[in-house]
Amino acid sequence: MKLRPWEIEARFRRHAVRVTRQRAAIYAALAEDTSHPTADELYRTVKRQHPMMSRNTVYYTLGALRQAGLVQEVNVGHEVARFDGNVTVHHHLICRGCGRIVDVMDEELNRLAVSSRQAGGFHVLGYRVEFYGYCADCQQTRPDAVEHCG
Amino acid sequence: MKLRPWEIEARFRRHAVRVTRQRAAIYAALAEDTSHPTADELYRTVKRQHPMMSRNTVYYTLGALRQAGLVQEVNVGHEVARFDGNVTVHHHLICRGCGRIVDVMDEELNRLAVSSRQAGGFHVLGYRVEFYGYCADCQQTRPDAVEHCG
DNA sequence: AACTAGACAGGAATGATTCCTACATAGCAT
DNA sequence: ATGCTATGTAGGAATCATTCCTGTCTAGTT
Repeated sequence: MKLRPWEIEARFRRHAVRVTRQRAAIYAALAEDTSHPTADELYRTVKRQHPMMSRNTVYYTLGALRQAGLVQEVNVGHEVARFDGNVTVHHHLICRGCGRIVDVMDEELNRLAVSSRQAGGFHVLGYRVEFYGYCADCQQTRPDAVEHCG
Repeated sequence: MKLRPWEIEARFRRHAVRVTRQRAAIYAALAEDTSHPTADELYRTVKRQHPMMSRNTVYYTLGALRQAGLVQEVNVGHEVARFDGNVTVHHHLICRGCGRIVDVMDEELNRLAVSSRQAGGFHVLGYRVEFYGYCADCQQTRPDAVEHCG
């Protein structure tokens, strides 16, 4: 989703995040990109408009935005960290073929709970559900690609 | 769960995994350890009985066992890979304080599905649910530690 | 017992992420 | 508006889990 500069600034101030050109650029890039990009992908995207941008700033900023609750980290396996500008409650479909991550917004999935017997004193704050399988494209190219995954 | 050598061998053969001392030792160590250890933790554990064991062999073996479906990889964030000898369908509670991972066996959680509208052509093979929060111990030491996580 | 594909040890290489340092600037107080 | 100070930024070095490479070894088979 394309955001106006003033909207970005407003969100930053609402979440007590310092407003800088770099942060705005990084957040804007992430908000427009629903593919759950990696830090490095964001770096390369943002660098086109801000050639001085440092990779370090991207990591630092993503950390700050995450702590502020403006950005979410999505992970597939122990692979590279990927980021999501959508911080509403939702889950993900992950393709084992191409690594694609697709958002799943489903009311049913937002009502899960662990039985207190199973929770064993845990104070549960939230949860995430990751569905894995093969996307439409990958079913065609590798219809037999089924590996044990857990 | 402590496993007899012959039981390990039987499982390996059943899954067409070559039986070697190293693999048996690694698998045995993982089967006895429900803390979801990292590859390096397993390496250090196994090295006590097998001083020649190479770290590489641990990674290689865990990869082979995972492909064979005898071992499962559990991940918290993009952190170090952790492994689970429990390959029955189950989910996890993850403590944001100490990183502890606890198994959750709950029939209710084994019946989730994505609506076909949301799945968008995806062929779903399975899913995992990760609950996050603070364990009993960490609630006492850091009762206020609540960070945005998603 | 011999063969061969696959496994092992050890060390080098990779690469995402973090750390370090000097400089710049946002946001607040004057 | 001006200066102050905590925080952000650029750039490069360091870290460290994981993978790659190479030569040797061995499990499972002929």
